[in-house]
Amino acid sequence: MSESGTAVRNTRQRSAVSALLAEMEGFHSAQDLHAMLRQRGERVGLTTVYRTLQGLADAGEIDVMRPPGGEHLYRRCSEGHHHHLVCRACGSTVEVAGPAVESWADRVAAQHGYADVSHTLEIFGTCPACAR
Amino acid sequence: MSESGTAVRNTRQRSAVSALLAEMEGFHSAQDLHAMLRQRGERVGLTTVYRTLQGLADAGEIDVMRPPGGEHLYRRCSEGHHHHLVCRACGSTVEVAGPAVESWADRVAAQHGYADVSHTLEIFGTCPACAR
DNA sequence: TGCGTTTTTGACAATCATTATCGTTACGAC
DNA sequence: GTCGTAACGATAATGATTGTCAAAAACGCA
Repeated sequence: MSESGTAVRNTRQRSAVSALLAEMEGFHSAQDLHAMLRQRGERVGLTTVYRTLQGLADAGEIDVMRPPGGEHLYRRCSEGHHHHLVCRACGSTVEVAGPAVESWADRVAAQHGYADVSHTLEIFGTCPACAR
Repeated sequence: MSESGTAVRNTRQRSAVSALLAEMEGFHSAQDLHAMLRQRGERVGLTTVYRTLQGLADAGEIDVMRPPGGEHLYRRCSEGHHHHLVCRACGSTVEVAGPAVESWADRVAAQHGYADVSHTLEIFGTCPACAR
């Protein structure tokens, strides 16, 4: 334990996962990403994909969503904190920023004496294309 | 489609689950609830507990939370829409209402043309007792 | 540049909550 | 009381995620 600087090594597999995420647009499950990597000819183990995604998520470089359905979805996100508006039908997502919500959440937590606050927010709906 | 009235039958098991939820305070997993029912001497199958909880959740009578950890937690909630402030350490929860958030979410969704909007919001933090 | 140390990898098995199956049971109406 | 139908429940199946541990690769340093 204790931080000993950057103990992260640069491996081909990690680069492959990062590169793939950099190109993908929407959310994808770990297993999806693994399948895509294999299609590309990149030899990466499923375990490694999970580990890498977790690492990236911990580092804040990607975002994790847990839709009702049980599968974790990962996505490379723009910097900073934001949330997602997700279409129930087609799964397309829109990034939305809500500064007011951020401060509201912090304020509410502080009122109750909670520290080290974070939050998750997802908005679900039917997008215009699917509503027709 | 179309509503065909209440096709729900009144069974002893359903009552047992409802009654248990009415007494419990915090969040509990389906398996927890099942174990408690058995302790009480109520003979209810695990499958039925899951089914009943899903039904209640669909009807909006209870709330479902999906904490990072993979287990669904169910709780009887006050009427209306609200969110939860959850302690990472001890799991204690506080119900919080955020009318501003509700309208913000609806507004954002409407701006993007999304219909039939719902959302989920959880705030995580460390409660005063656990922060020490 | 070569070597040793340490992280990382990856195949496989284990875990575990949830869901499907399907014969049986019991509710509710007549 | 009887019938039709929905609910029940034991068990098996599913499937994503995590643990394990020996082998391979990367990084730092001489």
